[in-house]
Amino acid sequence: KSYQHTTDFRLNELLIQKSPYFTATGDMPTYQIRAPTTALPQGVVMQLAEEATRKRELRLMKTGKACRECRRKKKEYVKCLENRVAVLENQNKTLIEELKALKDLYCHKAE
DNA sequence: TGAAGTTCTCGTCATGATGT
DNA sequence: ACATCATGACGAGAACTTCA
Repeated sequence: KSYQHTTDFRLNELLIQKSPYFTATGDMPTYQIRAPTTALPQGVVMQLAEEATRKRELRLMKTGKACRECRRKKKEYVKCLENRVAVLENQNKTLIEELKALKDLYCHKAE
């Protein structure tokens, strides 16, 4: 199922963004109603647009929050992997040294 | 020192997965 | 069937680096 079949998409279709960026004064983006092509009464169109705007803002807020959380988890995961790499590198180093020592010991015994 | 290039951060969109 | 969530992809702007 594609995004274009969702309710959100259909509601968004009612809107066009006046400015893609937040206004200099406030934090809210501004929208306007797409030129009405249907025979719907103006009041209904307004209501639909308000509903669409509200839903859109809510969805964007939720997505933004989810995204921040997702990035935080990803960072944490990467940090864990990096720690693990460091631990394994240390272990590897220790084992190499141990092997070297055992080899030396073995050589001296053989003499 | 400032223009150009690079990296980082954030918001948004699109989509698959999962829940109801 | 539809809603919701998690996350990859993308673009824009900020912050940082490099170099003439």
